[in-house]
Amino acid sequence: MSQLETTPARAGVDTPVVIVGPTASGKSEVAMSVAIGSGNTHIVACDAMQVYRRMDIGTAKPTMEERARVVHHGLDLVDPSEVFTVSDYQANARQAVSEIRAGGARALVVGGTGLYLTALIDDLQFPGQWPDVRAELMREPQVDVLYRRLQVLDPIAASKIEPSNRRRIERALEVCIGSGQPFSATGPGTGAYPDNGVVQIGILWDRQKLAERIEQRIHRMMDEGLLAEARELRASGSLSTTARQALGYRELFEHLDGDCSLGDAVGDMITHTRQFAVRQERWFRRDPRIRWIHVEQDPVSEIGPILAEYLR
RNA sequence: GGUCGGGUAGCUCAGUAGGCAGAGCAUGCGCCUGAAAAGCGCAGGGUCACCGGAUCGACGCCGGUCCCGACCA
Repeated sequence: MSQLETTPARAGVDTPVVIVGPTASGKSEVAMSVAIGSGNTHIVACDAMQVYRRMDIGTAKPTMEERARVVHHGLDLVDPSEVFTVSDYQANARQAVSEIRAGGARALVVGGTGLYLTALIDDLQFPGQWPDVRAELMREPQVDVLYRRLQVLDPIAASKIEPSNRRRIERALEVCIGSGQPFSATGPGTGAYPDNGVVQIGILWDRQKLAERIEQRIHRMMDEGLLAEARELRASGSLSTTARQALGYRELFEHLDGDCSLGDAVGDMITHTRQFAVRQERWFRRDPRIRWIHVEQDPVSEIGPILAEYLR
């Protein structure tokens, strides 16, 4: 706790309300029912993959019928071939929230992508991009060379990054070299959890039950035509790095390339999705501001009323 | 029935002139500032099929039993 004055926690009409949870936890379902009940609530999707058009079944995107009943933001923002980053999401989602507010409605954020949510509700500032610098860094074959360089340019950042994590080392170096400022000077990072007045409700399932829901959902997606959707996507041209690695699609691409059987691809989808769900839980459970609700059976009836309270 | 392989971590498999049993995947936990459905780290986990023998000492060598696979009849 800081000794400085802090904004008291409040669920004011001008702040969004957030529902978070792992994939297949029932977030969207709960949000839909609460938004309908409120009559004056827009949904803001916080999902790194639902921003891509034509990736509908595999990202469990709300249907057109649902979108006709409740206004949704954050969906179908770009083509799967386009590069889209956290920073783009931040700008887009903040714009959406302020427009919702200006129109006198409430914003209900459905959060599945932790970093994107942090970018939306906690003033994360992104220092910029230097593609030339990055390209040059990527040419260096040895990670430890890069790491040693970071230790010199920004010892603080280096101390927080594992020497083998090439992705993060490259980005930190890109910023140091490109901006002339240490990367670590950018801000407190993702673990600050300031009191921002945003109400966050988390859906908590028993692991085993969530695993069953994931498996059922994947089979449902396959029944709904995920394979055909993946095939069309694959035929439509090049995909951005992000879109290409979307769960469900990436395993089916492997099968379509002839690298594995359909059964194996579906099995991998289930395992990978389960692992992703656990990673989401691990990200969210660090945030002490989230109020977790343990769900046993039906998320809509078990969490809906609690969430609705905050949107009155 | 016979011959030859094989039985080692939850799974797929390494391994040792006899000297404290390994990897990948899975699982658990942690990290995370412009790819985040990404990326990275740490950890737990074994009657080495079973029974007997020789040996200071056996997962390994010898004898037998049981299972799996291939081939031969």
